[in-house]
Amino acid sequence: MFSPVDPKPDFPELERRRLQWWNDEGIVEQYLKRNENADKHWSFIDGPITANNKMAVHHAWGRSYKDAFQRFRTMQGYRQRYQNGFDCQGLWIEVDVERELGFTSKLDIEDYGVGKFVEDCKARVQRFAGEITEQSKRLAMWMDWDNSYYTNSDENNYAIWHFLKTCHERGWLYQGSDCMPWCPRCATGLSNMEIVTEGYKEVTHPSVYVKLPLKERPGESLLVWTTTPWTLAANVAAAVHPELTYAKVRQGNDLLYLSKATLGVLKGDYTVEAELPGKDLIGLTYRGPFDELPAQEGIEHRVIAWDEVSEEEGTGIVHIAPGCGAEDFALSKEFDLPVVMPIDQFGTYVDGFDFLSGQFAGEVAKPIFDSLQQKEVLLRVEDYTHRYPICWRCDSELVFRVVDEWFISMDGPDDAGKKLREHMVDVTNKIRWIPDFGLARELDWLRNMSDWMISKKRYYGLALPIYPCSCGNVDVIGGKAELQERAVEGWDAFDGNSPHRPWVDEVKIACSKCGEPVSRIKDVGNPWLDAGIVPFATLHYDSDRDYWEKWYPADFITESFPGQFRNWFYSMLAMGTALEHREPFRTVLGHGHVGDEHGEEMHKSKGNAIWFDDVADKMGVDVMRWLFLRHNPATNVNFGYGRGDEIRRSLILTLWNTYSFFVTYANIDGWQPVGAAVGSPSVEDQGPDVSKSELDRWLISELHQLITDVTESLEDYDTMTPIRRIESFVEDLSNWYVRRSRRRFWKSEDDTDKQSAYATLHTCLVTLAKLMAPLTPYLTDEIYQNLVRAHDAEAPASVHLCDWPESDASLIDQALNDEVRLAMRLASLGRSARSKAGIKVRQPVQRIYVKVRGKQEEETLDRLRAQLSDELNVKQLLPIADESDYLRYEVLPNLPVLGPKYGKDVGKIRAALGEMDAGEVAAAVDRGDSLNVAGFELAPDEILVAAVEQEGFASAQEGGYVVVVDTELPPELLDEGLAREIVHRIQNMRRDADFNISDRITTYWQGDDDVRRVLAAHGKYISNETLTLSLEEAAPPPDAHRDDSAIDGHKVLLGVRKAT
RNA sequence: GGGCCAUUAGCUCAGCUGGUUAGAGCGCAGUCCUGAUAAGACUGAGGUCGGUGGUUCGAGUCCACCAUGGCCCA
Repeated sequence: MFSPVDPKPDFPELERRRLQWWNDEGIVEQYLKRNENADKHWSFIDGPITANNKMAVHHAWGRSYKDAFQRFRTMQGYRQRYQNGFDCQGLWIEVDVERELGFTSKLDIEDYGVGKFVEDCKARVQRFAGEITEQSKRLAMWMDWDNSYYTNSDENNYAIWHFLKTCHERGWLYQGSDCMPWCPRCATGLSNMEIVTEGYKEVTHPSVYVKLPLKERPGESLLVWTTTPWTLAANVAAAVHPELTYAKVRQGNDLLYLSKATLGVLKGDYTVEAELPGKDLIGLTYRGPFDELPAQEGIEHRVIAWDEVSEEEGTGIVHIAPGCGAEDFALSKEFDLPVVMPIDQFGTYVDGFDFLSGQFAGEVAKPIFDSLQQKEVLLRVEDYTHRYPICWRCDSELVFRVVDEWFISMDGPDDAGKKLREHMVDVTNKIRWIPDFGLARELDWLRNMSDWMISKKRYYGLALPIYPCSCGNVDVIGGKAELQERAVEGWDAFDGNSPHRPWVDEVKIACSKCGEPVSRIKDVGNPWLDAGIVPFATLHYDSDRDYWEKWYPADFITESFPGQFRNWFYSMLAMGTALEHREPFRTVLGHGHVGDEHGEEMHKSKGNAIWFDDVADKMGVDVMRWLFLRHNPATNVNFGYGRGDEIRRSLILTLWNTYSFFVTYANIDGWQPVGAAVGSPSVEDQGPDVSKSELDRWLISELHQLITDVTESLEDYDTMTPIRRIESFVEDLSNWYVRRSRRRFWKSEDDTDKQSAYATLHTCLVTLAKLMAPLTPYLTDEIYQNLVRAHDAEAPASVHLCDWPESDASLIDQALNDEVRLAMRLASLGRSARSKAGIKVRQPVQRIYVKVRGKQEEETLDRLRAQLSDELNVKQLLPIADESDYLRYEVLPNLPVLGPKYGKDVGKIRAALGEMDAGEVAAAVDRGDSLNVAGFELAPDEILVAAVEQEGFASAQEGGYVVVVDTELPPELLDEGLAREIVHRIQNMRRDADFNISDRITTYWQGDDDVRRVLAAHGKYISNETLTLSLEEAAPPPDAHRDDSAIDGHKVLLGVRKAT
């Protein structure tokens, strides 16, 4: 016996039970060990998930890929590592811990104690790693959870030291100053990697037009415009485009210069007094807006040329403050301009700025404007809305500051004599990128990437092992042992701690040049160093080179691609190239991001965010995984409960109902799978008696084609294609195979045909469970347990421990597949024709005529006759005579054949063929005669003949096929139709009365003469169909279930009661 | 300013190397079927495949340009 199947299951509940069972039975452990002695291996490296918050639905997308492909390879017998990773260091963690502790400034951390703070960060990471682990288990992600890697581990950190030392040895590591985006709240710089995507928001700032009086031309001023008034105090120059046309304009008492195209910024009347090219202004000097400040003392402000000046906004004259902008800073180098650095790490003005000193740069617009007003150089203030960079963690508006940071040069030569950047391009080209535009993206990034800033002025992160001595020498330490060896003080204080601040900072080393004790720089590392080193650190590059060689490079990685081109992919490429000149992964699958059901971005504040835990509870994990894996990874997915419901209905329920159908009838008949062959995809293994029903052969043929297709696609890292194949297979299984086979399961004889039907359906369901196991792990194991494991103690304990199904090409019969496809098509056309005639399928009809395409299909039609007659409820299924009134012909050139053969002449042939009599052409083709068309001798297979319905008949046509229904219904057929109606009514009554499918009943009836006649003629049929033992013309007794509504206009009273 | 991607039915999306009449799901309207099916089938409305050129016997598909949206870089 199979366990009875709940016809209306609660899938999330089913999943929770199954999850518990996996845990109780140790299935995951068995899975992880399944291939541990296998010869072949498959290397997957998990991109570390940030362990700073719980997992969100968008993580579930990527993790569905990760789990699905690993499961697939497991079933194929590949040894794997199953290691999950957590990203555990970095500013985002600091920021959230600060928030928890109620800190508002970096100084609070110093007061609190760096050591305590770092411990808090570590604790937070541990907590969320635990949460994510539990969520991932619910997602049915089977990893070696006790062996997850953490990027804050000693091994990971020291491996980065090794990498940095290598860079240093090659001369790529340098300290540089740059003017960079800076978060005044976090008090740290942001690398260009961090600022580009999420790093902007729309904000409104007070912008200001300021006059800069020219020293050489009294009474005349340049007009500049800025959205960051605080930077005016650091102005040293004004830039014009040498080729643009500028205008000298009189407005009131002012004589102003601005570009001709921006005159619109002037309010009120003005007159243009002169026009001149920008280059005529170059070299002039002007009085700066804040010359009175001590910090501005001795600075000469002059006009410089800059090709990047645009006229799209502002005045065509750009205020330049090298201490406050990246481009300005670059110009200062080019033109040897002084650099005024107005603010400290918290965005506050430093000394030397008079009334501004001590004030926050973001809040000085008002005093600045007042001061400008007083000096009579303020023209106008107006609000301006623009995209402005913000800190991606704390949303603070960024400022630009000149700071000293450490960089890895992208253009330093490596030991192969190539620039790092160029070498990375070579390595990148060796990788397969899915979708393929990923390659272009990465190359584009590599071309444009400036040097990699790796330092950060923070507390919790990789301790950069850089020791610059006052003598000018820089030492970089490559590992723990080396640090101990070189240590001259503080080792004891450090020993036993992780290489984090503050402990590691206790250690001083002796300078390799002058021998003086040197301290580590205070900076911590960019977190992408942490993730990038993973293909080395987790594969024990430093401690077990053989192991590393075995598993490096990864065969496969997958991540959401926004961001990763410049982050994880980039950092891995950099490290793989720098350390080994080898690609760290062979194939990368990138996917888009998750939006809500309408394609909107999910936001907590918008109220459209969906939480992973809720989805698991309400939708279920199988449905969620199917939804993600079904999607084209190159585009964003729209995620929501409505879509989930669609999948549940169209796929999960359909499959479940088929499974439920099988179990119901197998139990009634006591059918059992044959022991040793349980779960084999080959029907032959089910026993020697199995007949060769065409329907069964067809299903098995389709099944093996499916195995082939699914396997090929998954090997190609594609889940979308196989999922669509599986969906259409399930549909055919349910709506054709099961529907066509229903009577084979009902019938009372237990013959080989019935055995064959059970064996075929069982085989198919079990194989399907295996093919779908990597995609929907819960549902498939549920089915597997009942269909296989319960009948065979020798079978693997779970579907996930099974071997991947092998396709047997000899069982694939393409002709048969085509034949059944034709049957489906004709059945559909037949139903369409009946529908047009208004004759329902329950009413038998006398004749249906069918026209197919070609002789071969006519033969096929002969074979399909019985099936189709049954499907369409028709007495006679006849071919339409060629000269029939029901149809006419259309002839078309067979272009794929004619095109290559005749080229340009196809046009003539086409036209000529259109002129010819279609009936005659069709007849010639039918006889197999060749045909002269426009002077060309065309073979019969070079012309396509399609039949088309004539209007005015109950017919349907499609693709050259025509089906016509004879609408005449003689009285005998009407009676038969009524008999079927009565059967239908009784069946419904049985169901309403909650009888079991196999219950025998007594049926009572009363009705008019027509009904009496039908009962007399078809009583036996009605009894058989409804399991009626006794059919009695009498009023139903009180305990019978009754129904007296009319059937087709006939008054009928029916009653059913279980037979005793 | 440069690069990449997308644009197919009301909505969400398939459409392999160019080939005849471009598909599915959802939604809407109607009809039917059902002793596995809170399902299903059929019919109908709804498409200048973003636009313009080009290559070709033939373009949703290839090329160029343009438009719109999105992403990336400067």
